Amino acid sequence: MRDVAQAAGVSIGTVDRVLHNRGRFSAQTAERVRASAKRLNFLPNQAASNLKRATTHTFVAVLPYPDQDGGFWCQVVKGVNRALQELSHHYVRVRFAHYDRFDPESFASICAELAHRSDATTDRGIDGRPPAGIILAPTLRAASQRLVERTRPVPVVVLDGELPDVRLLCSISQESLEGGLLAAKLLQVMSPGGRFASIVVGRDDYHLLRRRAGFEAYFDACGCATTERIAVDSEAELATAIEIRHTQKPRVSGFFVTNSAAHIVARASQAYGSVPIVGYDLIAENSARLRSGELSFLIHQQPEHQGYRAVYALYRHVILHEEITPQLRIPVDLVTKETLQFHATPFEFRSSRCSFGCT
Amino acid sequence: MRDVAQAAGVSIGTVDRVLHNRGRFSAQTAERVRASAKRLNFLPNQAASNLKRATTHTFVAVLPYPDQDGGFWCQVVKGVNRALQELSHHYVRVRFAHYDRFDPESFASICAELAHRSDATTDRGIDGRPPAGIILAPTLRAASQRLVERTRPVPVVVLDGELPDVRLLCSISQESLEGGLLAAKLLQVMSPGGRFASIVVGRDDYHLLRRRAGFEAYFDACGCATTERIAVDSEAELATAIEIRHTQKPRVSGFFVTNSAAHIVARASQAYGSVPIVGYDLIAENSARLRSGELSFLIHQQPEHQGYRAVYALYRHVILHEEITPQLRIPVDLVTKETLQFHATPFEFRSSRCSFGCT
DNA sequence: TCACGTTGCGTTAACGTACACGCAACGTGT
DNA sequence: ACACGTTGCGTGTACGTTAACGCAACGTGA
Repeated sequence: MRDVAQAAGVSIGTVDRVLHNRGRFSAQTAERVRASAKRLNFLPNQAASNLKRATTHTFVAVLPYPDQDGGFWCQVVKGVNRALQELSHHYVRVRFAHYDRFDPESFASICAELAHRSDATTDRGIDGRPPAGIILAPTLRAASQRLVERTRPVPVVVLDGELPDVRLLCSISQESLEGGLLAAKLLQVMSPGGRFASIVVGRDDYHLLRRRAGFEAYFDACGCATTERIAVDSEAELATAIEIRHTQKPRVSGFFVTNSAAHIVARASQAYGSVPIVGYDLIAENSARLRSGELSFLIHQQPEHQGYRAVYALYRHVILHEEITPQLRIPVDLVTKETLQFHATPFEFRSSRCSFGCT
Repeated sequence: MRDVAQAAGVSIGTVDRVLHNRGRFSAQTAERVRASAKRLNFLPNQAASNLKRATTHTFVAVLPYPDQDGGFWCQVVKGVNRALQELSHHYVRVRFAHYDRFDPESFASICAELAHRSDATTDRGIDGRPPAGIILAPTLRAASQRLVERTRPVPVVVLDGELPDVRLLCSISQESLEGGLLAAKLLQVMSPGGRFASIVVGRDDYHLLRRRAGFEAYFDACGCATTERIAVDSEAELATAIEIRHTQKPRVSGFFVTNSAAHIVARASQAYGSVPIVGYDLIAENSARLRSGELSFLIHQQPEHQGYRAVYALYRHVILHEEITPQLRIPVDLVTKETLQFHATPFEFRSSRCSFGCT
């Protein structure tokens, strides 16, 4: 900064004001300063910057309860915490705001609080400030979208899902199409030809629909099998749906479960003999069914890594002012019975649920 | 530090000397200081620490020429550079020392220079210092091992390989067994039963042998097929080997290529009709054969990510003094013809080869 | 006894940035 | 003409470390 100041013929205080747009400088000095900064290739020293500023930025992680989806979110939380530990000296904090993914109300109340905080007109001291960034699992799509809109311009990182209609800082997830294509190929290879079904237990969302789309695109391209979609809400419903597919002609050749419910499908399908099943997520129940051979392949979304990267994306944007790649592709990590041993997954649920403000 | 000093009844200078073991303090003050530091849960502020110290640490990356192995190492270099960019204010530099992986001499000369630098008796100014850390691709195993021993105690991170007999800071690679097991399962599923061969073109090393071992372990466990090992040095040799496997009875049911030579195997096998081939590494030639359908699956080792993580591992150890997990598992990223589109792999070779000291 | 090295500690100046403060110079309204 | 606000800029302190320096007190050998 001293060099820039010298080159522009001003003091370092002026340089600071110009580069931070804090007013109290003339247009032509600003230009001179910016020109010398660019010419000297000036990059602020983040160490010094952090050291002096020492204001802690608080991010909010809006996620389902850690024990939902078989502990999937617990792994995300672990990744977040690992990132926080690494950033312990960089003035970053995260508040977890967990909601019940089957209770829109619980999500709404978090949204209300966040939107309220982001409302600039109500300024009420140190804890009423809007968060510096949001990590969001958009399981409830419409509400998530509204949240992003209402808290603007707070940067939002979306985890394990997509929100194509709003401006996000970054969305971190696997390519849904990729997963669907891979699942299709695996099933086709395991029992060539015939008839496959993609299943969702619960509600389809954008992400899951794209997985189905990838799945179907594969068979559309090769023309070697037919597919159909199954969507059920309850296990009873699922049982009937599975039974039909096993007893009709031609019999079903395999299932692709687009969410983490593969273990439920495996259980429902058990009685009718073995057909290949490909599913998502290395949650405890799925691991068990994989080990027993009832599931053939699981696509691991590396939730721990996702949480980790989410914190870093916000950190880099908010504190380091770096450019963020708007899409972060998580590699498809394919797991089989045999390779399960290389995935250390000690699930540590916290049975005590906590709401906004817990650490 | 001020608090620790106050608690121990000394000045911050003394605290600094004790915590850095720089002498000039008595045993009992040391104990008092350490006790208060622990009690107050003192963690040095790395931002301030870096800011003040401002001594640049230089790591050396000992890798094959970027264009070898079909550009595999070029991707590693890219990851290293990405990490460096992120760490631009953290006083980290990397010098690339590329060797010819088919010329032990070129590796030896790098080793000689590194060992010489590490020799504490010869002190010759700022450029004669030993490197602060080494990133090493151990394609030449025995020589690599000697290098690690001779440069001790310089921390070494090993990339895409293992060196089980020496002390490393960290080894970053995929689980070789995992890859072999997965490849076996995929082949078995694609053409059940029969006879499979694992192939290496070039020399087997520890890593490749373990991939073969994983491959064979799968079939040993299920008893559903036989395997054999093929090791060839030239393409001519490979052609003969492939021809034999296609004409003998029972005919070969599939190939597992344990290194990036899958495209060569595909070419040699082309004339005899299609059998499934599973290989490693998303290099340009392999991508082309995958696209054309001659290769079924490729296991992507994410070399860019490996390079990136290697720099960070050294940074965390050398500058931040953090504990490093000695093994970093790179997820198996499985690629098919259909999912190739999601892997952006613009290969940018630098045709001009550079030796020690190039950036 | 004096010179001199060693031990144990306190003091202090940076490192590069952020931000409060101060101070002219220049309107603007009465 | 005077008070007062605004604009444009320089100055200086502090952030938490590091590391050089200084200075007593205490040996130690001649």
